[in-house]
This record gives sequence, C-alpha cells and structure tokens, in this order.
Amino acid sequence: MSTHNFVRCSNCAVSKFCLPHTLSGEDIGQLEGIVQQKRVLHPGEALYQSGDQFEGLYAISSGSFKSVVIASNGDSQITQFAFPGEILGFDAYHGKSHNTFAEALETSSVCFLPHSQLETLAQKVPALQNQLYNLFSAEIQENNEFLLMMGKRSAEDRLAALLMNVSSRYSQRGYSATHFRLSMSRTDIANYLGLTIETVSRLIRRFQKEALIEVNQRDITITDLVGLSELAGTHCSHVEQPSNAG
Amino acid sequence: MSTHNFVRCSNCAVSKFCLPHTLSGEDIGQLEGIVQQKRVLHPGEALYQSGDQFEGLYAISSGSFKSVVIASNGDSQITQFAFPGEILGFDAYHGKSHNTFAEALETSSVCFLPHSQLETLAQKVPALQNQLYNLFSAEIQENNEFLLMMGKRSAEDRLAALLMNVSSRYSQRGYSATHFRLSMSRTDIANYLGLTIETVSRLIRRFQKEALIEVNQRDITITDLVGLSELAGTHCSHVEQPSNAG
DNA sequence: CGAAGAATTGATTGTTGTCAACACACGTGG
DNA sequence: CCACGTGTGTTGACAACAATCAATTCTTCG
Repeated sequence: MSTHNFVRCSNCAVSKFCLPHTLSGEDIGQLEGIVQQKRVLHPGEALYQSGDQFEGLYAISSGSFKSVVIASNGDSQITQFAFPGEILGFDAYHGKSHNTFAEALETSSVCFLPHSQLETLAQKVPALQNQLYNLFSAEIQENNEFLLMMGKRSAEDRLAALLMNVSSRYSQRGYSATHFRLSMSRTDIANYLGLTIETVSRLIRRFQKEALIEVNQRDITITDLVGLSELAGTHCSHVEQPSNAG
Repeated sequence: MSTHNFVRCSNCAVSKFCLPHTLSGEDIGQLEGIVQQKRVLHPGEALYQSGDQFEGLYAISSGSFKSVVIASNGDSQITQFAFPGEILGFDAYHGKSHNTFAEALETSSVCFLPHSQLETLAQKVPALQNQLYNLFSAEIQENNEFLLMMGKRSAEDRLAALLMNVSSRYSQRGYSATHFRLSMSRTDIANYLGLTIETVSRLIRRFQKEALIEVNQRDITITDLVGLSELAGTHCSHVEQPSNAG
C-alpha cells in the first residue's frame, strides 16, 4: 500500500544487479514507464502462491525472499533465496502458473513488471529481450550448479557453499563479505540444503570450533574466508586466492 | 553428415512434444525454413561441450541424451535425460556459454535451430516466442521438482520416480509404459539420482523382489505400475488411479 | 512472568557409501 | 567354437555420515 507513482530504476541502488543492468539510459527510461510502484511485504507474506496464474515478474528492491516448491504429500523444498536486484517469477513466464511460492524472509519491497507490458516493451527493445533471456539462462545455470551440490557434496560442503554464496552476494551489493545477518532461519537453511535442522546446527558449531566463522544467532562473521571457500569448493571472486600473494 | 536439405516438422513423429507443438500450420512452415538438417550422433558423442559459446538450440528427433554439469574438482552431475521432441541448449540461450555438456546415450539425431534465425523468427511469430518462453519456464519447473526429489526423498523413492518418469515419457510418445529398454547405464542413473552405482543395483534387485519390476540388463518391465508410482510419490497421468475403478 | 517457538545438544539408529570380490556380457583373436 | 580380456553390473561386509528421537536452553513476545 505504499504510493510511489514513479519508479526510478536509474536511481535505484540495485539496478546493476537487476533488469536494467545491460540497458542504455534511454531503454531504462522506457522500462521505468512500465514498472509498477513498490509493494512492501512483511516477514512470512507471500508474493505469489504455488498454482497462481502468472501475472508478471517481481524485482526485489530491498529485503529477501525464499522460493518454495511443494510436493503432493506436503513436503516442501526451498529452491532459492533471493536478494535485492534479483527477479522472481520466471518459473511461470508466459502462460504457465507458478509451481513455487515466494515468501518474504524479512520486511521487503518489490517492483512489479506486468507481463503484457513487459512483453510488448521487450519486442521493441532488443536489449531488454536479451536481458530477459540472460536471466532465464542464468536461472537454469544456477539450478544446474545447485543440483551438482545436492548430488555430490557432503552436508559440511553444502553449508560452507551456502555461507560463501550469501557472503558473495552481500559483497557484490557493497556490504561486508565477512560480517552479515542471515535473514533465513536454521529451518530454512536445513530445508534448502536438504538436511535436518539438527545437522545444520551441529555443522555451524563445528565451523565455529574450526575457527572458520563466529556466530551469534543469525549474525555471522566469517573469520577464515579462504578456508570456508575451500570447503565450499567454489573459487569465489571476492576471496583472495592463496596463490595470488597480492 | 547426413544430407536432408529440408526438415519437415509437419511430418515429424515427435512434433507434438517439440517446438511446433503450439504453432499453426503456417507458422510451422516458417519454422521449417530455419531448421537445419538432422545430424546423427553416436553413443558418447557430444552435441556441445561445457564452456562452448551458444550457437542455437537442438531438438532431439531420435535417440536420447544426458546433460552434465562439471565441478572444478572434476565431479560431474547429470542434470537431465532428454528424449525425442525435447530441446537441448536453454542453459546458454542468447549470449551465454554452456555450463553443461550434452552427450548421446545411443545413436541419436537432432535438428539444429540457429540462434540468430530463431530469434528473428520469434520476433515475427508471437506463437513461437511464447512457445520458447513456455519451454524455458517448463525447464525451470522441472528443475524445481527434481530439486524437491533430491532434497526430500530417499534413494528408493528417487529410483522409483526415475522409472516412472521414463515410463511416462515413453508412454507419451506412443511406446509401452510398462516395457522399455533404458538407454542409460547404471552409472548414469546413479549419478543422476545422487547415489552410488551399488545402491542403484541393490534397489533394482529390491524392486524385483517386491514384484514391482522385472529386469534383464537394461530391459525393464514394470509389473506394478501403481505400486511403483506410489513409491515415486507422483501421480502420473498414464497410471490408472486405484480410486478410479474404471 | 509465562508460553510458544527456535535452536542447541546428546544418544542412538539407519540409510547409504566405501571397499572388495565376483559374475556376466560382449568383443577379439586364436 | 572357445579362451581371454575388458567393461559393466552385482553382491557382501563393514563404516560413516546424517537422520531420528528426546531433552534442554535460549529468544521472543504477549
């Protein structure tokens, strides 16, 4: 129920992670013409439900979300955590209905991109069309990487990878790579990683004992970024590589 | 090196599972203008490699493939098995390079859709554009379902789900839902399901003992489709539901 | 202050992985 | 036609990682 009538992507702090990323100033202007005002969601509120007809894409402008797929037996699986600048809703693009629901992890705000207007504009602006394709492919690639992790890595590796992933995304957005507050609960982390909450709790403790991280509730301080990234098995760009004695 | 100069989607046995699915006769005619002749691949041959620049999409006209993502430490994870009518290459659409490679499991043939021509045509033919979006979304949705399986289901459930999935896809294509020959090795199955080959072997034996399936090498006969689908936890459309005493 | 939810910790079980030996199918060459 | 070798799959014994069950502690919030 907030009431910004004009969204200004060009002023937005997260535009470089968002749809406008590859667009020219002029194209961004056109995009601003169709972006609807920010909507604020409170923790636990859903952006859309599983089964909802697709209406358009949501660009996260602040806060964070989880995407969750539900099995017929009631089991649920978090498929992604989403941060400012990232887009939600690709699972149902065009005629489909969502097979996930998206829920705010904290007080968050989103910009809405109505499907029909976005489609019309994408046909006129090739850079926007390309950017949409890029985001589609990126989502598929990330999913592939995540599958690799779920299929081949131990519980310890998976948790390390999640922490590094979150660290990397905070870092990209100008926040500290080594100190941040998790917006997701232990339960969410366990669900996302395909583990139990007890296992996650024990792993966090182990990481503390091994002096990889310090933990106070949801506050995380990474004290050994290199050690953690080695566990994670990913060479994250924001970590100084040992071989590179800067 | 086969030499069909004109591909006739309208005559193709698998067109109803492929790109032309939602297109009118006239639109299919336009599509036929850009589809390149079939290419034949032998078992183990790759359609594209991980890291290759995107050139276009491949529509499987016969045979089957696996898509594989590789970790920096050499681990690999099969992310999908693909059958006739299905499209490979979406992970790199537009500017990206592939993060998977696609390899033929048996002697197979594909039609090639060059990126630039496909894009030009999609801009002129809205139904084609929409179909592309549908395939993108479908791939993301399938990935979400697969993630749910990997995160929440036991080894037994996963193997049952794979068998039901293969059964369902054969059935859709007019083959028997209960008797088929797997084109993938035990090793491939184990990798895909995030298990070891030994576990897969033992589970297959258990399914035989429980009279769910009969197995002779890669020949599978499903003797209890309902029982298997209950294990799989999916209500497959080609299974007579117990409640429906038709 | 008390209640409910979230997280931690401990004890134990069990599913799946690991290591190792063996069986079987398939191809080649004698 | 059979011996042989290789790759693929099977089976067994055992170990380990993570799940389950259960009890506590910590947090949050009315």
